[in-house]
Amino acid sequence: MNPAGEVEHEPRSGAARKTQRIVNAALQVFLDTGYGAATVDAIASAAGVSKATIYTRFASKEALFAAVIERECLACSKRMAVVEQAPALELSQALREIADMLLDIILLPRNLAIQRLVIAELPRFPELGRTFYDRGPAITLKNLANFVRARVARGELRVADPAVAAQHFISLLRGDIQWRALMEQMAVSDTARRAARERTVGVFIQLYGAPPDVARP
Amino acid sequence: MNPAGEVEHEPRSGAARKTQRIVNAALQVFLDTGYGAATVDAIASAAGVSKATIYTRFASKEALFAAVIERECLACSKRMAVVEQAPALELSQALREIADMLLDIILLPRNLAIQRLVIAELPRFPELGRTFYDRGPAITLKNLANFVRARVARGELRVADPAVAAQHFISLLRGDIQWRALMEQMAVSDTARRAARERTVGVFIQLYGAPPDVARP
DNA sequence: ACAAAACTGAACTGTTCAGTACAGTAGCGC
DNA sequence: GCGCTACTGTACTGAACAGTTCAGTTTTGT
Repeated sequence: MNPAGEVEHEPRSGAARKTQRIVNAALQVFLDTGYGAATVDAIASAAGVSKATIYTRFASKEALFAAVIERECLACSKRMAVVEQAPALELSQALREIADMLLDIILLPRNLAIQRLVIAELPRFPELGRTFYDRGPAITLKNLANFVRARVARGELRVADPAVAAQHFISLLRGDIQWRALMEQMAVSDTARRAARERTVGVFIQLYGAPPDVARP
Repeated sequence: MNPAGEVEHEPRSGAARKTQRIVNAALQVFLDTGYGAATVDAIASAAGVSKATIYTRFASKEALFAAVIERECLACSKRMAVVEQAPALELSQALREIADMLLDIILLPRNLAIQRLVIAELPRFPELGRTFYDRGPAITLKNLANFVRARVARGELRVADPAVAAQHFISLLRGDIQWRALMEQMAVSDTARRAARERTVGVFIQLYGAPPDVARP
């Protein structure tokens, strides 16, 4: 099924692919049960691997957990880059697209579960919080600020501090949706998402939109 | 030290005071170490009580935990009521006061720790999330919406949906401060708090303030 | 003052689980 | 085929911990 030197979604070949299987299985088990209740045996059997093998790759359960979160953070920060690629659209449409992307990232059940997991294990892994923030929300914020800066340059926005404006956009968008999704573990309806998006875009333009008298040429 | 029928901060007398001591100690230990890593022995010794006594009051570690969170939620919802008691002040000053109160509630390390704890244990105690949300954030939102409604009646604000406006205020105020505080477990500087407050009040008035031509009599 | 009720402290049970040891086996280069 | 390395499966160790029990002590009500 996999002829010569093909590169798959999962990186390198044979040797390290098993490691990826272990990390995948570990993520799943950690998400399902939390760190404390997850047993290495369960991870091993979910990965189709013996416990001994896990311990040849990872020094301890803690190290495995750190590796899992590390990888997820990396994956997340890559996904965030797409915010900057909504350049061609008209302002309000671009904002709508960005809002949808952000809501996807924020509300994806898997991502919510990872957030919960990280928060849950902060006492055990204190440095994890900073890592997670720097590689997730901080990058989103930076990308969005860049977008704002570009639109300011085009004369479509009037903004003193792009970072603050970007923060306002994200904050308005989140509202209490994220909080509820995190706490009540329930999916957010499409209607609620659309409402949040439209309100946010409207308010943002009202706040920061350049007056139409200096309209585009 | 405690003559005849005096009522203290801790409720009823002798019998039930020990229960309060247990709950207090349990809260402390849970906050310090998380539910999973907290041992009943540690709670017992922190409460200055034998483990057997704990098990006469609470059926299990889970029941004890539920009692702890229950009590904190109750205490929290009481504290939230103060938002409505900033009526006499001029609008922007009242908003500033409210912002300070909200930031206090949101950023108090103890409250952050409780939030972490609740989020962490959601898989084990699913109903807890709803309880917590309903008795905390939901009540704050309701109170703030009432405040907005009152100011609309006075002609100081122009707002279509007070609940939405209130949500915007809270969202803008939180920004990423709460997230960072939650994740990085670091205190937020007074400077950052003041900056968030001033920005939020400014933006809110810009968005929802009634035009000054219909000024107060 | 005295009996009943509540509490202590410490030992004990039973379970769960991280981490290890090891004997046997599959894969792979040569 | 030969030998080497990596993997499996299983069984084991040791520690941690929830929850119980109980003999002896303190507290409380009357």
